[in-house]
Amino acid sequence: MIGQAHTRGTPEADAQSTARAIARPAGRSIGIQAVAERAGVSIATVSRVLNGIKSKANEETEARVRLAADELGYRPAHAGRALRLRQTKLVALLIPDISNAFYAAIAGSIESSLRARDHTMILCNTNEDPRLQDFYLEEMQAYHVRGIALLGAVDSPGLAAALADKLPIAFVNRKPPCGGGVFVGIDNHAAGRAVASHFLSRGYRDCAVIHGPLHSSASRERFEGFLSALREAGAAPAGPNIVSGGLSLEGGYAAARLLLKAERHPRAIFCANDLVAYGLFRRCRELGLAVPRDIAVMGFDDNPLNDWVAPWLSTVHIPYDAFGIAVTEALVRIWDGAGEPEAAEPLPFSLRLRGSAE
Amino acid sequence: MIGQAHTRGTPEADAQSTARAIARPAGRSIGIQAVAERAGVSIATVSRVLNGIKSKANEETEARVRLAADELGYRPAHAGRALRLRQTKLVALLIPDISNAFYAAIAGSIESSLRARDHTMILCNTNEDPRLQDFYLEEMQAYHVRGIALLGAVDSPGLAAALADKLPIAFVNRKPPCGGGVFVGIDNHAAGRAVASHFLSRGYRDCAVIHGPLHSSASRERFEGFLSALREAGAAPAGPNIVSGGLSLEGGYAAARLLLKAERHPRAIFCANDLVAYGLFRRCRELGLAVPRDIAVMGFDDNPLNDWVAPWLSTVHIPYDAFGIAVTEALVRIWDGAGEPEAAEPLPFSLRLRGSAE
DNA sequence: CTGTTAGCGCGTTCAC
DNA sequence: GTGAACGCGCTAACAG
Repeated sequence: MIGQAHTRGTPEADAQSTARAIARPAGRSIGIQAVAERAGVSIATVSRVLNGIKSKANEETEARVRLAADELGYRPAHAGRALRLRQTKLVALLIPDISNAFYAAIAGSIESSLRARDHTMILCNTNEDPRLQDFYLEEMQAYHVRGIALLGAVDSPGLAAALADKLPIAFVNRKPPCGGGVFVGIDNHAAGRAVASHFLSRGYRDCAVIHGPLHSSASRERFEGFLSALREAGAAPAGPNIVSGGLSLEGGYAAARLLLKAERHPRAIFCANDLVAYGLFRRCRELGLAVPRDIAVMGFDDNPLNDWVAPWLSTVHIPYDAFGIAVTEALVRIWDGAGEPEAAEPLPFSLRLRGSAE
Repeated sequence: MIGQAHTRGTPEADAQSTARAIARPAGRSIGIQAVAERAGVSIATVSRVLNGIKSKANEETEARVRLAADELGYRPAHAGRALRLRQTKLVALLIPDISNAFYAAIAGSIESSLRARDHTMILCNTNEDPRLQDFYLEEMQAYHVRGIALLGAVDSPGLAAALADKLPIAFVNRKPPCGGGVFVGIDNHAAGRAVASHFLSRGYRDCAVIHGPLHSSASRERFEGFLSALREAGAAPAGPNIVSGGLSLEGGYAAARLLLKAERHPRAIFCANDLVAYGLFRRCRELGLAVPRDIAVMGFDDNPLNDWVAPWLSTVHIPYDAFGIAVTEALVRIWDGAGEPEAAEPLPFSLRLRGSAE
């Protein structure tokens, strides 16, 4: 039989598919062999046809193969191909926190655009932890993933190593702390400047900012852009009007406690993201400050729920759908491309002004 | 965790191996062979040790193997094992829409609890599309995933087939439309009843409901539970007070347009989920109705943002973290277990009452 | 243009 | 207790 045997395999004999030795977890799946038999060709031909190797395959043969594969509902076992090619159609998305609507929206966008190109996404929550990020970076290699989308990268030894190994990595929203790599995202510096311009155009010269973690290029650049534009207009915020609030609801709330005093408060506040703005808003409610009447607030990311639950929040709108496409294209460029892929155009952003409520 | 070793080139006679034929995509990875050589044993021994096959392996040998693997930063190529075992450590999560905070939170929970058990999650957006669901069901088999968590299952031919094939599937939040299977979620019927009881206890007898799609067991059961409790109290809603609103913001808004008329409106409304409640709320704002003063609103799911942006919304709180653990345990039970795993305890829910604002 | 063949890296019977 | 050899399903050389 087949299971163990030094029996010089006579191909014809086992062609009849004697019982397989290994117990199958669930229902026998049809392999390339079955298709070959049904089409009356060799497995090599099946492989070629199905992989679109155009050696001017006989049309009639090709049709027979496709038909057989179709009738059998054949699906190549990825494990075989992965072993042979050291490559899968898997793309890993490393993400800080899937519960964050901003990240979730990007994840969804990436997933669907990957799917359109016949790839499958593995989702890994890094929690912004360098050790976890490194773990996944290695683990994903062990899975022979074809590429990695790194959302919210943090600095880590493994990241530097991966970069040096020239792994196909697309850095999403946040540039690699150690430099290099392919970046997909908006021009955060310009976005920061745009917010400043908007505030100034409204006549708000007493501005404040609750910035995110400055090790994040996204947070840092929008912060710097905002400050530089304000400075150029001679409206640089006073020291106490610059506070750090992380990227969380709680951080925004805590920052607001520092920023908003009973007697005096800034006229306009730029928040690191929408969550921070929500936190700030809660404090405003507690103090009886109306937004945007008493205080103008600008968030970042434009949470899809804003129109419904935060009609008071102006924010920087991010083209979520564009992220997926851009990430996929960046990876494709790395796969196809020679050596160093040139940086792609940054994604567009826009200011979404709201103020209908309160 | 295994220490990283960027140690390239172990000088040991690599010359033994004739030049490899296939070009490696990126940096040669150390295989089981390398570990075996370094430990001075055969690959079989390495495999046994690392897989914990207790054939009373010589402790000293075992230690040598572990050390070698560690020093080399060895990571088994999953492809090899997948091919041999027809099994990976991948678990697929099929999810209707990752952008939905409710689903996203559950996804995060599942990912981390899977990770704790050394498994990796593949995320697939089904978009509630039966065809897409079937596609993924098959595709995931082609990847030899070890299990599938099916969130928001819809009826489809492939699902029935998968169930018949006894694939390891855990149905999350929504029971399989065709029956059978292992379910992880709360007791939606009881939750619906609890909402009704709450309304009644507040003295609201003029109630309405905006229910979700009734083909979903979750939506249907909470709807039925709500109605039955109301009926028993002799407070069954009038026909016009029962409307369908899907599970979306827009659906909630549209339903609210039907439900809320200038002259007259119900005193309390039970919404299919929080999104629907947000949609309803927008309409309330437009009509100048205060929540909960003029109208009591009960959502479902308890979106994590509620405390911050919807302090007016009472809702049914779901134990997100518990989902991941329960799903993982359900799968483990299927993997380990014999035949039919008995149904697990439903997850707990609770009413979260809010009404601080407006 | 198609068939034959040799592994990809691993887990696993069999001899020893 | 350990090693040698086979094959999982597939792709890519190489014959024919």
